[in-house]
Amino acid sequence: MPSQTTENYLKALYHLHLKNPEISLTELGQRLEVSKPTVNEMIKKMEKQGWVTYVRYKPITLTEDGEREAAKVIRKHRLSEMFLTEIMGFGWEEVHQIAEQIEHLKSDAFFDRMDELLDFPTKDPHGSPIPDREGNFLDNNYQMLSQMEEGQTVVLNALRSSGKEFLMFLNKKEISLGLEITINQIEAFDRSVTVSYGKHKNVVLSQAVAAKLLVSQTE
Amino acid sequence: MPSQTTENYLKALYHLHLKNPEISLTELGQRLEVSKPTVNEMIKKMEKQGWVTYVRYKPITLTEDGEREAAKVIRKHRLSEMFLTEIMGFGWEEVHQIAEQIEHLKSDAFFDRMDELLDFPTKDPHGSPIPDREGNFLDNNYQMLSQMEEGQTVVLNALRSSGKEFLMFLNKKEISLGLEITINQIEAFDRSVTVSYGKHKNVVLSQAVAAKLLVSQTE
DNA sequence: AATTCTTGTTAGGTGCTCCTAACTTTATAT
DNA sequence: ATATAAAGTTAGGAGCACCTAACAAGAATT
Repeated sequence: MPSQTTENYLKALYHLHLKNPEISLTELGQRLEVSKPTVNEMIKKMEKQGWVTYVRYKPITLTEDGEREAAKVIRKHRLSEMFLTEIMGFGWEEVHQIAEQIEHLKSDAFFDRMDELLDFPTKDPHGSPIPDREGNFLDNNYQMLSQMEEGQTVVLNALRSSGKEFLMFLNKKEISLGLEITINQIEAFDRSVTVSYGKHKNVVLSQAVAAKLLVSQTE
Repeated sequence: MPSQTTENYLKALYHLHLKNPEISLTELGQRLEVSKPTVNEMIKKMEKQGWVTYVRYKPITLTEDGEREAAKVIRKHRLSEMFLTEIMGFGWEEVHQIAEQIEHLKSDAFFDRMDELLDFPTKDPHGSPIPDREGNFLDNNYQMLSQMEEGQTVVLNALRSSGKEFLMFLNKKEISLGLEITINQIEAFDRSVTVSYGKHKNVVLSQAVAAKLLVSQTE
């Protein structure tokens, strides 16, 4: 489990790598407001821990693990900001500083509960995407089936989970990528979704399942 | 501002001192699960910082400052627990561990907002008192006027604030300690309270004022 | 190509919170 | 009163995240 400091480095690295995947020590040091020797030392540690690749005098790159972990921190940050504004009624100006602290709390349950109370947002109010709990940024065009509206017809594009049981479940239901799905009804109470597809009519999918099906609307 | 570790020491000291105001290093070490030399060193620092009084080989005592600071941490812990159960829907078993982390967040606004959303609780669900934001434990028999019910008659016992303006305000309203107050009505919307006392009838007190008046019920 | 500027590195140090091993002081028990 | 047990102390060390000063490597400039 990354330390609080490591999480901050990962977050900074993530933001910098969006502009340029090759990150310099100096750049990173400026963003984090620490000296170059400090960054240097820290990056060597993070390299040992597998978050970044680093060779002396060469730019830093995030590993896949590092990228995923960074996304998780960003997820926690954005969820926290949403929670502070939507549920606790703070103004957007005030929340950043508090979210910087909350994002480091060690409790998946806590962030899952936030996610749920916020109704699984995929974007924060600035329009920035919120990664899922595995640290994947959803493709901007994909939305969760559970977030769609009654009457819409959508195409299944991707899955948000790839567990064996989940795949077998989809198999049994004859749900596969590319499938056209029509949303008949969304139950407000438990957010289960009733859908029709192929020769199946009015199949009920739980919220848990619907949230793992990434779809896009057909025009 | 005390460090996270110092806050934990203060909290442990507070709980231990309730049984016995003279606390031994060994006891404290056991509670915090750290070695005796560690406690020893840490307590010396805390003594320099004014949280405890300590003389070699003698038991540790909390200073007034230390006690107040400890109460503040306990307040944050209990508010967090309440928030996690009441607002976020966690079960009582799960919340302790998360609250242990939340209690260290540096943001008064955050805890004030929790307090507000929870409607200014004075006790947690176990019946343990929640100190106020200045770190005062309310006397168990005293309750805030704002927490009473319509129709009750109460006696004003103490004030939760002693600001000049507040005292002048009470003066103007002819409210003083020992006064008998009858609660006529509590407005659900803004929690203002309409009361009668002495020759004053149906005086409206804002929630902010009512929360600062500590009363006990007359039998 | 040589100089200069920028970037990265080493060396040596600090404060915080923790440790074990060995010792001393104080309290308890015979 | 002395021996033993319990509590407290000192010395020396470790890892984390930070620092400054001084030096080396690589890039940019003329």
